[in-house]
Amino acid sequence: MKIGEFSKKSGCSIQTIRYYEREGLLLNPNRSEGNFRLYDSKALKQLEFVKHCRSLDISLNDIKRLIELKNKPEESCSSVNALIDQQLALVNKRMKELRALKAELQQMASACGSNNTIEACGIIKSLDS
Amino acid sequence: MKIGEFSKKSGCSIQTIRYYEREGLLLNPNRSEGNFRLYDSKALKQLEFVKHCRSLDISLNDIKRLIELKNKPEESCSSVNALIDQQLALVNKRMKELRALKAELQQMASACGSNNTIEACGIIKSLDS
DNA sequence: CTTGACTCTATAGTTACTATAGGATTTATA
DNA sequence: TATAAATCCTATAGTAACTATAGAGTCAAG
Repeated sequence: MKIGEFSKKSGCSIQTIRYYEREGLLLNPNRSEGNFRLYDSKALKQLEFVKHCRSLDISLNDIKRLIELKNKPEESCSSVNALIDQQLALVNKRMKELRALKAELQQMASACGSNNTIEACGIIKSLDS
Repeated sequence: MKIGEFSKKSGCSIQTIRYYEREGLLLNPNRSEGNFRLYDSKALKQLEFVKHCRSLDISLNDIKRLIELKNKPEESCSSVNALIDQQLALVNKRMKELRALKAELQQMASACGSNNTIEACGIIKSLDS
């Protein structure tokens, strides 16, 4: 299939597919006579792997490492494990930050008093302190 | 004070300060004879306002809007309110995403089985599906 | 044989910074 | 006073993970 169909089947935009290829996340596909990219179901699986990783917020660089690891099936999976743990730590850190952030935003929202002038608005006051 | 001291007092890097100036988040400071930027305590307050907003993950564009609103003290603060609500919605959305993400990562981590080969690793398997 | 849909590469834009190069200026030391 | 070190200046490029555009080539249908 050509890139248009590949894009629809995978749910990735054409530009993103070409971008992933440039970044080495997808193998260079065969080309037609007219230099069009040609994909098969194996390529689709590759891309779906990448998409799944991205949906977990794993960076392109780490996905590249995972792909390399996948190609060494007999090695120990400890680095895979470490990568996931690290990703989990990142998520936990971000969640903690967001909780604090949410609390402050909520407090600000309630401090507004509503229907104030900007001068009297509790939000602006709290941002100014 | 010159930009070096201003940077230390505010906790913003020199480059970031110049960047904020270019983006219109800080007023253009007076200059010395030798063209060095000169700041006063008012400028410091401005920068602290920006920093506070940034710590709440408010975008530079929205901060610009807030600054404009601050300069119209007699207007209604409803847009300020809306902006904060919107920010809160963003945070909530992201938290929800992260919760789902965390759950999947945790499941993956436990699926590894540890000390496996990559071939047998539950993580890679789950990423492949 | 031409129109329209699709594809190609290369390049620039996005956000919020950070880092660098190559100068100019000021301050401290010899 | 000369010079070295510290600080400052502008302009430009790099970061992550895409998205968007320009300008050209390819292909199937009418």
